[in-house]
Amino acid sequence: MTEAVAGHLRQPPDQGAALAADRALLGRTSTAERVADVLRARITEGFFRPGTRLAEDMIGSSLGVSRNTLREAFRLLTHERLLVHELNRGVFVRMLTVDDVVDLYRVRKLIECAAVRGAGSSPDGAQRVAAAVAEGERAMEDRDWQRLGTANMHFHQAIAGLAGSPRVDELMQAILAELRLVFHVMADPRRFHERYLTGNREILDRIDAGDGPGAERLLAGYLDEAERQLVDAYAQRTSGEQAARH
Amino acid sequence: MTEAVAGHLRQPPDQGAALAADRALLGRTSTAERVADVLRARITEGFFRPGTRLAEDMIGSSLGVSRNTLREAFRLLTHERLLVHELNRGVFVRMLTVDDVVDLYRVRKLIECAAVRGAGSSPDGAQRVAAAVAEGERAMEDRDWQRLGTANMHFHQAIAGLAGSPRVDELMQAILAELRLVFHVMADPRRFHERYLTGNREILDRIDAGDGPGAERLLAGYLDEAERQLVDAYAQRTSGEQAARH
DNA sequence: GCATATTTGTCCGTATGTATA
DNA sequence: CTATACATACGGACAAATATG
Repeated sequence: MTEAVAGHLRQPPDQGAALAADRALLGRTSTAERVADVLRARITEGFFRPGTRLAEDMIGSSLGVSRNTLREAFRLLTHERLLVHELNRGVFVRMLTVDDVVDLYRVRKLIECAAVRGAGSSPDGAQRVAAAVAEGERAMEDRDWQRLGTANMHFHQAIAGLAGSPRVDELMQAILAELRLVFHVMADPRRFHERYLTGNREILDRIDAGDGPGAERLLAGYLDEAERQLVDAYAQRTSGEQAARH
Repeated sequence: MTEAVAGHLRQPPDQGAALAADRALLGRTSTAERVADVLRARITEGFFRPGTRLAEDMIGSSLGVSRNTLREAFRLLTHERLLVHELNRGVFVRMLTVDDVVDLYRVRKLIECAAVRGAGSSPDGAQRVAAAVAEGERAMEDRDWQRLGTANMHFHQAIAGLAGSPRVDELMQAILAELRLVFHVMADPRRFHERYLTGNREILDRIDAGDGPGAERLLAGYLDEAERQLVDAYAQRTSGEQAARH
């Protein structure tokens, strides 16, 4: 566990190849941000599961950073809603309720539908959507289910990008990060994402045809379906855990 | 405070002494949080104007807190997007660009229009909108322009509340907080808010009549108008300041 | 219920690197 | 080039709350 957490961080230089591009855009990163990056990756990949307590001492000594720096990283992730802070008890990986899932999809429908409806004015944005669809189809051929899920995320990020608003992009990123906390409760992530691959292609075709309202109708339907599917699986999964907590 | 607003491009007389008076108010919550409260109030009321650098020694010695604690407060306000951190230069009161204003209104139109379109199902939400309209009309009668501005904020917060989503509420709150940084550059805030008072009433009437699309059309029109007005005034005001910065 | 150790909350001083005058 | 001011990060001290036996 200690090594798994420590992993990167100690020597950013040699792993910098993949991260260098991101870093160039964001400018230099502080230690707290790098710590947050490591923890965020561990959380989104499911290594730290929802409900897990992140003790200052353990994480701090594993990563070799001081408490102050670590707490700053905690604050960043708390602001992203990936962690929750309980007074004098520490920070925990966020556990979403069913209400959270419903609200997340409510916001997604609001944002994504509005973005796709007003599309057509931006060939640049449509191209990013097409790239995400192609990425998903390649992942499908390679039977790489994790990449399939990532591609699906990119698709919806690209859909939101059609709004042409930095703040909407940022919001969408936060929404998807939160949803990743839920995706881990799905028994079979492959089937979940697989089902929407053809749907994404259909939506893209409508966008390319300049049929914004048509694309919106399809998207709304798929989002409703995904929400239902997710709420079902999630309610089942958590009913047992919640009973075991008291 | 009033002197600082009335004061022109010169440094206000004694910001340190003014802050020292706030020291008595520092009561029982966390020191960093209390410092953040004081600074937040000073920023939103326009005492610290956008672009002002918050010098560490001045603020720290005025409030009697250590640099480390002050930094903690700065972090809190940076997370709220009221301050910006410039690398190794310090913290500044956020200065929005014209692009920011445009993007803020882009998001507002997306959110508020979608929320008002799907209204009608919530008599509870409509009631909050009505309360905000009434609040504005009372402020108008009392010729209390500050309260008029606040009521206008509440109106749009209530409009967003029609979506029935906690995350949309929070987003709207952040959007309006950012916009407050812009409102201070308006030469005549009274006239700016006054113009939309009757508009708010019109929108409310449409909502009560169950005419979501009609309310949306009105709202979109008013938001476009406000954006244009604000961008004009803002571009004028900042062109001079930006020239004076170098 | 009580006394314990552990963990977190808060705040400080300092050392080092960096940007600006 | 030097001096100043600041950001960053660290380690530690002490209080307060929680968990444990």
